[in-house]
Amino acid sequence: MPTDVAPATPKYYLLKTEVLGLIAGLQPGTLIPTERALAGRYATSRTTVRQAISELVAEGKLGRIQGHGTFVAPPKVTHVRQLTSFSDDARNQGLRPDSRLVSLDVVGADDGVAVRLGLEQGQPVTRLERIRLIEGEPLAHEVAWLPGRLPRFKSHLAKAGSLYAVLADVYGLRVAEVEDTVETALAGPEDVRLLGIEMGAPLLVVHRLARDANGAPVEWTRSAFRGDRFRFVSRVKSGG
Amino acid sequence: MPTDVAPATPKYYLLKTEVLGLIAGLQPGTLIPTERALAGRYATSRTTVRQAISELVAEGKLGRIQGHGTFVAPPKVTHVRQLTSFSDDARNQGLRPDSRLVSLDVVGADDGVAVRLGLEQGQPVTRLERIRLIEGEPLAHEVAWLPGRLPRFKSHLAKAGSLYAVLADVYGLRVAEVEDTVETALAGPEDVRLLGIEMGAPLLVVHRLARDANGAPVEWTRSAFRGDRFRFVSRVKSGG
DNA sequence: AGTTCACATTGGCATAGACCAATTATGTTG
DNA sequence: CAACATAATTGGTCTATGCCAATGTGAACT
Repeated sequence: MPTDVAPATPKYYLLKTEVLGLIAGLQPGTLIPTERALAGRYATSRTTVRQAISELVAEGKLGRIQGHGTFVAPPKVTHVRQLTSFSDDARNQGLRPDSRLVSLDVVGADDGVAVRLGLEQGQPVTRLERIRLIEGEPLAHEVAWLPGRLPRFKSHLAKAGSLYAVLADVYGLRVAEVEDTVETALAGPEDVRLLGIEMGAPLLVVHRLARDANGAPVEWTRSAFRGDRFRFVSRVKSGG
Repeated sequence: MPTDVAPATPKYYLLKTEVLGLIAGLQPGTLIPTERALAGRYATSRTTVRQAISELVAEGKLGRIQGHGTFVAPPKVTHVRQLTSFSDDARNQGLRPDSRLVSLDVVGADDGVAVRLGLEQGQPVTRLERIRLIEGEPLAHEVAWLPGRLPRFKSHLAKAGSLYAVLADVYGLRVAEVEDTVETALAGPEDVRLLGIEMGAPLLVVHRLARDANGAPVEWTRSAFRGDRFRFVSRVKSGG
């Protein structure tokens, strides 16, 4: 009797492969059969069909809308993130970036923010919360904390659009060095609301600490990118 | 009647919060109640309990072993990734890296590999497949393609351990520039087998193209890191 | 023609239960 | 006491089913 056989592949995974075959070559937006239809065709339960489709949605290969149907998703957006800003990065790729201001306040730094920005807890920081869009589609939820108060910040930002441009041109703050931390997370209710994604969808959460030429913190940001639509690129050259 | 009420939070998400409360402050490795016990305690079905726990596992907060139980997971490992190799990166943080050779062959370049390395399809490339471990724990599955044949490569690699060290010291290939692409993916059967993770677990998939000082490709690598145990850091300074 | 409203369709959430697979505990046997 | 067979425990997969929520359709009514 065989003892070292590979563990049986789950049925939902086989079904996943089937569906991948179904959608190969189809145009983004094309509707695929309904869950109930697939369950019938492949002689399985809707639960199993949903598990297969849920993973394909998480991988960015399918999308779905309640009451409407499940469809082939558009390809991922690649995003270069170096010393530049979101808007500059996007424009460099010929994409139309946009930004929706959610809130802008001066608040007291909490523990985590104070540590990153080298402040005492409670000192004033500017908190900027935005939704980032590419080609009109919400792609990331971003909260940035900047040390101190920035006079007339809101109007400057509205005019320039790019945070880094405003910091450099208006306030003389130039980013010379950044440290990005990338990890995975799963979408909770707030992410669902702000980004229009599914509960439990995978996110790429990026924390960025930007410093000026003297090493002084300029910006501490948490960005939650849709993992199904986004790809992060970083280029590094050796000093020379 | 209210029309703009927030959509009801799913029960499994509430349960997730409950379980997070349960494990707050517990030591890694501590067993939590069984799925059947939780279903009873919170008056819900095992299906719902499993959905909640599955997300906590995906987030790296819990782990589970069939036949044993579900337990509090150890914290994520932060991994700095610069121009250096996996082993150097890890050692710089005081972590004990290790590497398990899966296979090493000279093969004909397929389409994707040929494009990245600037070769014709079918030209010989060295294919190196390894499992990367930190503190004895499998953390990543890595496949590297290097242009051409590398004489006595296997023994050199076994001696030095670090790929980049061998390339530099033995073959005079020095990496001067890398481009990393990071995206999310879900674990399939092979990832499950090689990394000992769950089906559908989130992965951080990194593609790296490394070039020498002349811009010639030196290495094309696909690495699949466990998203539940791993955090990726990249530092960038402006050319000074 | 335009509006409204009921209904069908489709995905979202949850239940209850069954069986399998891996592990651990238990008890029996040599 | 050790080794082995057996049973109980626990997570892994799957089925069948019900109801809810969002969307789309079409008939009925102005």
